[in-house]
Amino acid sequence: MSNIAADLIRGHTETIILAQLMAGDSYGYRINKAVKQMTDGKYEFKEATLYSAFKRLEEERYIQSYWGNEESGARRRYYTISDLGRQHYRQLTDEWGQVSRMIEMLVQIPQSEQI
Amino acid sequence: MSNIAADLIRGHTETIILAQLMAGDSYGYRINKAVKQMTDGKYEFKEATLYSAFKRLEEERYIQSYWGNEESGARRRYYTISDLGRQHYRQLTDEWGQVSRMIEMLVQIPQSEQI
DNA sequence: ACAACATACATCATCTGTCAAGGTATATTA
DNA sequence: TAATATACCTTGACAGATGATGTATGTTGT
Repeated sequence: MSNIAADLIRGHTETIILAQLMAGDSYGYRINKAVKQMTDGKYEFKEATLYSAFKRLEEERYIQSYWGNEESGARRRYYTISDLGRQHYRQLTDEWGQVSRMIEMLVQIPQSEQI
Repeated sequence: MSNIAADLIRGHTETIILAQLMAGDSYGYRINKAVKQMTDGKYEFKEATLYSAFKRLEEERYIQSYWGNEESGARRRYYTISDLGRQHYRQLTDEWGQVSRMIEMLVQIPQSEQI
């Protein structure tokens, strides 16, 4: 993965993160491991991608963050999805439903009608 | 379309163009009208996107271009897909098959396993 | 004891594809 | 003769992805 198909996932980053948060609060490292596990190791976010997505999502009020109170180990920044975020997530998935059908058509070879 | 779902199509531009050329030589304006027609008017490329994609594809030897010999009307630059281009098209669609299944999983809300 | 690795976060500079805005030119229709 | 359709092209700006780099703690293997 990584290099060649990377562009295909572009545009889904925020949806994937929001989907994870729809199931409950989580934090960066954990979300990324979940993604990796769900794809049988085939995909995970680059760290810079992940953290800059968090920043955008928080700026747009789709998520809020807070520090966890771990007694041991590295500190964790947890994220919660907001109502606006849930709304946004539904809009994104709806839209993806429509667009994916469109793409499915367009990437097929059309009926040849020579010039 | 245009603004909000535009990011989702990013990464498919070249595949869509190659798909059109798999059916026979064509030119920019015609390809774009075909895309518009296939999507019931919901989508078409911005011109700058289209022509910069042609440029990239030609630089990478996936397509070749030649001027048509129209006796009337505006001139047309036709494109032919190369063997390398056909190969590339198949790779892109294969990859898309895999990645789309992956995305389908990832954008769903996972089994909640609270922390 | 010490290295390697896993956990966990963050920022900056750069790259790439998209797109708004501008341009050129011909032909047809109102 | 103005508007619209056909047809192509370039430039600059922008946004998301990413390589590189940095910080800090905890665990495991030798």
